[in-house]
Amino acid sequence: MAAIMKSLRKQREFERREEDILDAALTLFSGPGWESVSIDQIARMAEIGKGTVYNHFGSKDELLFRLMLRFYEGLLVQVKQETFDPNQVLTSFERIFRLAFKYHLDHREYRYVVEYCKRIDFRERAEEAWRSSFLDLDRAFSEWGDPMLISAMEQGLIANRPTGPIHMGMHACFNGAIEMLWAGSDWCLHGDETEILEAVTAFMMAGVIGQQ
Amino acid sequence: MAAIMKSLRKQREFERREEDILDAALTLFSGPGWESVSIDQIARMAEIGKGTVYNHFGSKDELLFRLMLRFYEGLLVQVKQETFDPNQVLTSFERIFRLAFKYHLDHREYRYVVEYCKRIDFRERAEEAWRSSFLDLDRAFSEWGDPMLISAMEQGLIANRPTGPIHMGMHACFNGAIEMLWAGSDWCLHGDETEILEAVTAFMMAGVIGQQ
DNA sequence: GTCATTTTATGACTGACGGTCACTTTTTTC
DNA sequence: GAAAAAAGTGACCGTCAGTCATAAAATGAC
Repeated sequence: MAAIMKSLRKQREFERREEDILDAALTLFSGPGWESVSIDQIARMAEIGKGTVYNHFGSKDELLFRLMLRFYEGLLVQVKQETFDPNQVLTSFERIFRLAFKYHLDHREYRYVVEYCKRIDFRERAEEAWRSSFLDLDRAFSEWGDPMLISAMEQGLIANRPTGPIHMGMHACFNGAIEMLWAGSDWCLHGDETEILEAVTAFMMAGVIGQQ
Repeated sequence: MAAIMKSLRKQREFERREEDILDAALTLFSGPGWESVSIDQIARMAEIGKGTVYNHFGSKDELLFRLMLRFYEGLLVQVKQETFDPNQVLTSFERIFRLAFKYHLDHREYRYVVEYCKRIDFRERAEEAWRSSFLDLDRAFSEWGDPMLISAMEQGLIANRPTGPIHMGMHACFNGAIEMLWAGSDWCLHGDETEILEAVTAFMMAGVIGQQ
């Protein structure tokens, strides 16, 4: 009994330390020169030894992946809190898009990390377990969003078709927009944050509604 | 006179060597483990010394940037060859989208390089000169595409609005789609290459047409 | 043809990083 | 309180981007 209680306390402490490492890492990864942040630096900021970091995370990649998961789990929590009004489907869609954009802009500190984990080569060398963690999250988003799309189709508000293609279109458009919003506007002729946001929201709404 | 001729020959040779380096680099960068390809390896494949690479390119980043430019210049050449039929505006749009997608899929060897140069941190540390090279290219694409959009609006085929927002929407959607197509499908619930391509093309067409 | 000058090529060297591992310290167990 | 287990640690290794002193080649004046 005592053994179990102590074991649980230890476990909590262990997890708490893990959060400390993640917090320290995010702080360092959010700034300029993030790519040259070393595990040594993270360890020093978390006030532990370098080796200890590797007791919690198998590699720098795993640490980054865990941060990305934390980011998307937070997004899922937020969108799930949003109420969906079946009598105002299109307005609800737009509100949710804007909420998701806002979440990304409010958590810009994750931008390097999230982008890192989207890299082709990162995905290719990622462990199977990470892949399925991420697929689970993707599935959770789908399961939450699909009923809304179907409801909109039943009401004739958007073109009738399988949800799959709509997802792909939204996914592409949304991720591309985040890339633009996070990158800043030095590299393209497009407008400022607000203009991009309005333009892409309108484009996405038209894409979701589809052609009659 | 002789001096000038020799100087030109030297210059051609110098540029030729530059192409050799770029070709060797692309060959190595297109494969798995591209991120751990060293300048040493590139130099060996080009059969020159490591220092020589740095006589042509100021940094590894510059080499990668030059490859990315080559990729997008190639795309511009291809789309400009495509004829635009003012009586078949929407069909022309779709044909051009598909052409651009095909170009990306036909040149997958550039995928790591192009993605690398889109990274937020790469853009942040990039030299001003690179930035403007890229802006020039972006401008060339706009100047080529805008008349088509305007023609479509005059014919009432797409919703009337400034071209800016349309660009942003297309840009976001297209880049997001390329990310999906290049990444492979292990990391998302979406379909195979063809399904993604069809879905995104339809989504983009609806987005460009807009809501009446 | 030859020698001085400029241009180009080179690879040993440097500093820094991710990851390992033999060892120390702390905690648990009996 | 001693043995066993768990957690913490930082010196060390191999590797890489980029530098720089030096070598080689090309050029041009005479």
